[in-house]
Amino acid sequence: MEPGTNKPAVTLNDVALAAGVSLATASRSLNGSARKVNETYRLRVVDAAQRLGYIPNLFAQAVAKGTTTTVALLVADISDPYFSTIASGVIKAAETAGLVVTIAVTGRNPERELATVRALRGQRPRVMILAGSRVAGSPQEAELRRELSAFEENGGRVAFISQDASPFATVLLDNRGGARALAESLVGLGYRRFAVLAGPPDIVAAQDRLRGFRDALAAHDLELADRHVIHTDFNRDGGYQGATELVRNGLDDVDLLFAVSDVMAMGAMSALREAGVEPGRDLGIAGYDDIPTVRDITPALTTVRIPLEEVGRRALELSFGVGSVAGAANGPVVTEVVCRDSTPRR
Amino acid sequence: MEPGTNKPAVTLNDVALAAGVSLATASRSLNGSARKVNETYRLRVVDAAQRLGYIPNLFAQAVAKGTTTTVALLVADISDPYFSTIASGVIKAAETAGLVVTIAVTGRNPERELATVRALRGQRPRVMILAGSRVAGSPQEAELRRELSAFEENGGRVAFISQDASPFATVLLDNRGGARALAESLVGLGYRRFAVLAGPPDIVAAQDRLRGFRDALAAHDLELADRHVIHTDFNRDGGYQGATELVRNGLDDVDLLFAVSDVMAMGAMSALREAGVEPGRDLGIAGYDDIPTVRDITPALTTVRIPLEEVGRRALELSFGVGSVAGAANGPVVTEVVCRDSTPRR
DNA sequence: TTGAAAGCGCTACCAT
DNA sequence: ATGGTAGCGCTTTCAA
Repeated sequence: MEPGTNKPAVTLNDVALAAGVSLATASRSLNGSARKVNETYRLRVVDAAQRLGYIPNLFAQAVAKGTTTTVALLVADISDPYFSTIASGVIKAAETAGLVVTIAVTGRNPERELATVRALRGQRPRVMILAGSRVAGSPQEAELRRELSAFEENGGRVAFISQDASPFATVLLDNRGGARALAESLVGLGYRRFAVLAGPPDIVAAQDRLRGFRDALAAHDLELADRHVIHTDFNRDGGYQGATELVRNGLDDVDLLFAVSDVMAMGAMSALREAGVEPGRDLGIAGYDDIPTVRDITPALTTVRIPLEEVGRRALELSFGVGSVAGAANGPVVTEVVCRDSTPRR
Repeated sequence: MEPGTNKPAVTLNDVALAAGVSLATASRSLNGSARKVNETYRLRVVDAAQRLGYIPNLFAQAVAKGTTTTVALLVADISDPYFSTIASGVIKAAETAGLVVTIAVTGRNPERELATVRALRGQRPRVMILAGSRVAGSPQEAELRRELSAFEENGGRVAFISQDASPFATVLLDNRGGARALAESLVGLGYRRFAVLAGPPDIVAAQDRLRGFRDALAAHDLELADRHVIHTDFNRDGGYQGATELVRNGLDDVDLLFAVSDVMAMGAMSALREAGVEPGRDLGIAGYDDIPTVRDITPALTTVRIPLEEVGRRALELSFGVGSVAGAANGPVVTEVVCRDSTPRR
């Protein structure tokens, strides 16, 4: 394309002119909902639009109508399978509803998240879906809630994918319960001595998974020594580093390693192998999320299944429904423990 | 939020009123580029905006300016690591440039792709980046090009991530060369009898990878029997099915399996294991793309590395630069063979 | 039913 | 430098 060649885009006006009708009639025949247009005219308009290659300007429509067809999705990291799978669910659901999805990444940084929400508000999306993990006690949290409330007061809708975000609609993920169930299963399989790659201390999802796990162990009079709880980043490299540290501290009194996310577990498995510890044989290992790849790794990973695509879809549906919590509106998100080869019976 | 409570959003007008200045001055102090506003006024405006919680309406700005800050990204499947990693690169680059990214999925369906491009044009994005694989000889291809050309004539920019898309700016992926190099390496490692999970027959990227692979083998007087070339879907399940079929046909005269994408390779590895064939030991296996997970699987996968995030970033940069091909504008995308444990020397 | 015209929120031009 | 004001492309009253 040579700069300067720019033909201005065809406008509705052009179409109206070509069809020999008024702007209003053209608008009604093309995009109007209440169809009260003479079929002859309508055909002429549609035909003209077709010929000229008219494409309605969504922004202009948005300005005129005061409403958009945009859904904004905030994720911590789109290249993380957890989020990309959720995103896939959101996008599919949005497309069937004729909505356009905008994705922004926050990198688990509350400051950045706040800034992003502000920027996104400029788009006047119909819905904002926040899928990133909450950071406990972040100073921006109050401000974020204020921003989101203001957004809702202006007619927007907010949906969280999270363990709780009281004032807002939420697709509830019972991280604590899931981790508890996982621990139960593992104890049932004969494991007794645990270590946890717990992720960052301030990420709520990670906290909850650790807590649930610990709760269930306590119920069996099993304890989790502090030196067996390692805090690292909530990603693959965090898992790798955590496992490395664990190995360095000595793994003799551990028979199962729980990583609070599958991607961490995958990093951990690599670290273990490099240290000569064979996952599944020398040490049981479990993750959380059930991202698509973990059934294909070796040994296949025991984990807690979250129906991620469904969660994405639900978040969108929820935001268009009543403002209640998912558990009430359309049944809880079912998480289930999936035992695979990484945790053979002992 | 109770419906009906909707306070209309704060507009620039409100801000101007509150600050006691004109609309024009308010606009200039908040968003104007050429700063020629009395500091006193400017401060008053900024302060008022702050107090009222004013957030500029991007759509209105877009309509008024006739230009947007949107980048549209089309991918076949956002939950595929290949695409989500590229998307990550695009988004990061876009955010530093103050652009908003919209993602649409095409599912490798040319019809859907065309419809999506049309719909996206309504957003008047500055740029459209097409990352989905081209489908050879699809009847919609001509129409798609026409649509994209029209888009460019109206001032938009198009960027492909592909092996060639002549009239449009392209981040060139040398699939054929990469596959050739891979085959060379494998021959160098001692492999002689090959099978290929070739993906769908009509996907250009898959075709090129097969062709390059075959070319290099031919140069060594090694042949690839038709019964050793299996066509299945370009995803994990395709790999699984293809490998299953291969096993059923008998694997005795094969010492290396090349899957034209990493996700296919991962599915294939699972299928092989279930059939009692241990990848890396009983059979070498190689993939293509170097998605993040393949270094963590066992055996770690030999593959052809594409710097996916960089590719995404480049696509965006390219679309803002001259309309040439990546190879010319900013150096070729460097792909390299990465040999790992899945292909031990024989 | 149709068309004229008044916005939607914002920018940019034009005088002042 | 500042403030009117005419658009941007579209929707939606309001008369006719």
